[in-house]
Amino acid sequence: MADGLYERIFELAKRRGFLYPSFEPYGGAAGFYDYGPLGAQLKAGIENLFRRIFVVEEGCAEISCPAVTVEEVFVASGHVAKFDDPVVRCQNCRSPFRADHLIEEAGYKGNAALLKNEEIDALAKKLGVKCKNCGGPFGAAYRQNLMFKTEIGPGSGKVGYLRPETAQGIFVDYPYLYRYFREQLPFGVCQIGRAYRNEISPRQGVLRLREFNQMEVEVFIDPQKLTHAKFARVQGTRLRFLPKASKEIVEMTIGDAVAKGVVANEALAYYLVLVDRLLTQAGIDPKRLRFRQHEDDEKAHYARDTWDAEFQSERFGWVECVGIADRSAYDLTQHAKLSGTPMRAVRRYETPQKREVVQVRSVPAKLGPLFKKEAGAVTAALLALPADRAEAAAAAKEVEVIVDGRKVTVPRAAYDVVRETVTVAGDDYVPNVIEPSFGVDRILYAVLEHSYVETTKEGEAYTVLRLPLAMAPMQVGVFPLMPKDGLDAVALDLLHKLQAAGLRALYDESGAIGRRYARMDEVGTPYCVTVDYDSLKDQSATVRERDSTKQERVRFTDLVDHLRRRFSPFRDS
RNA sequence: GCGGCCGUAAUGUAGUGGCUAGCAUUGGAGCCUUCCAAGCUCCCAGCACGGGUUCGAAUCCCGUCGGCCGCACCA
Repeated sequence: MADGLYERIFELAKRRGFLYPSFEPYGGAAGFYDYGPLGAQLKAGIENLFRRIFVVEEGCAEISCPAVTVEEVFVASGHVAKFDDPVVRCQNCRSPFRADHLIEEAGYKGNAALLKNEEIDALAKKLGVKCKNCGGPFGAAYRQNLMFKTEIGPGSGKVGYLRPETAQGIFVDYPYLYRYFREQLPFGVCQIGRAYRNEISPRQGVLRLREFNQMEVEVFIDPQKLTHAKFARVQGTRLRFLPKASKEIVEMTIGDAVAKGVVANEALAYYLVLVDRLLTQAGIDPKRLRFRQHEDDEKAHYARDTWDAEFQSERFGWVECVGIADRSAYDLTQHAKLSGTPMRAVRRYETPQKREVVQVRSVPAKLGPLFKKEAGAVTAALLALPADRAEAAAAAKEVEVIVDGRKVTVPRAAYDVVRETVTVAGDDYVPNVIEPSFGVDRILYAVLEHSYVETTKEGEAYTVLRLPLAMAPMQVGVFPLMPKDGLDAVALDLLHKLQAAGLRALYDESGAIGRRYARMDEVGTPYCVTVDYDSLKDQSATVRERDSTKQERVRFTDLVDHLRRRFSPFRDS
């Protein structure tokens, strides 16, 4: 048997069909794993739990966007710049270094990552940067791209990237979603899907993958109303916090955490509670779960505040599996700016307000012949003039506007100054975003590790996967005590009834009965039904429970209901 | 990406240049067996990949891929 707990869990996962290294016959590739028959079901269980909480209970809208994404999206999001780290290598010992870090350490003020390669080379020379290992000279800087790049369309098609997070698809669809929710904030939109990062060095099994699974929620909210309608219901929930700059985990209610300023606001706090609920219902041990706040220098540039949900792993220590970020208005602002599509919401007044507006309007009959093709742009520039300049223009002989960076003089005859009273319903604003972002693969590993229990039975090592009912890949094992005397036929009939009732059930008649229980325990199957000789007389069977190994006699006619109501009603919804 | 260690069946392993690569568990077929990995018989299944050295390579050398650890990087 393998030495470490991690090795034993992984061995089980591989042997029993949870996880396989991808492409094994061809030698494999780091950072890719297949989900086997049981792993795929476990993953589905986690995803269904997410849907139950966020889509059903919270009313979030689930959407699904392409993984292949046009370049512009990630230019706007900052990923093209962010995932392109400049690297230099020592020409002597080949050690690679982050060039921007070297230059900033050597005294450069500013964000060196934004510099061009040539500028980095020049600065490295000027600042006398040498290899930290051996003191050797560096070669030319190059970019280490962490996004998978591809081409859209044949030949010299459009540049595309495989998305490094599913979030951007939601942001880009914001205008549609705003209308879908009938222009009422707050609303949440979520997406379950694959994301891709060409990691330099994937390690730690399924914890750091090049292709991985995310479940992300983007909650769009008015930054002036960072409260939550249902916060009162959850304020007594106790969570374990590790606030920034502190060394110790403190446990307190989420209500106290907000009152004491540990968590910035109710809205963010509410989602910490939902994350906690999902993780613990999935089977992560609450005692090995904490919420850690990012240090100020650790936060992404768009984030105002970030909390990570971390589980404790025997092998890897505290591992992040969910990030709950306050992304502020960053993403929508960027997409509005780069795409030209407004990404706004309206904060309505209680009663619409009347406002006096002064506008400069073109007189098309005069302005058209004067400016010809530019007339449209000039008209827009006139309209955009602020109130004071519009007032001044009324009495002047002409007015100057900037069109395409040039000054243009418009004679008085070509415009009118119009004063009118308009009714305004509210102010435009860019919504803020609170983002709980779940790493499915990491959660799945955490669930495996925290469910994995080793005991002894009759002096022999014995393994049980104590998965929550809602997570169990296989729900019921059905066995004849002996595969003969008609017991097998009865058991098969029960199997088919359970399957028809929507339960994932497995028939097994091989080996001794204890061996079959052991097989089911090892993959976390909560119940086993055994048909024995009495069954033929009394039309009932034994239902054996995984964790207690207790047995109960249940009549055939009650069996389906007996088992079905034990499984969470939402398991396959 | 760098350095160290490593790669034999689904899993855990034995095998230091020479027979059909051994063992255990698992899995399969069967016998037996009236509720927690019993026993017996038989069977399936392996030297990561590619080169090289050699009469001969699982074994030695090189490369690739993969794993673990450290460094670096990083949600």
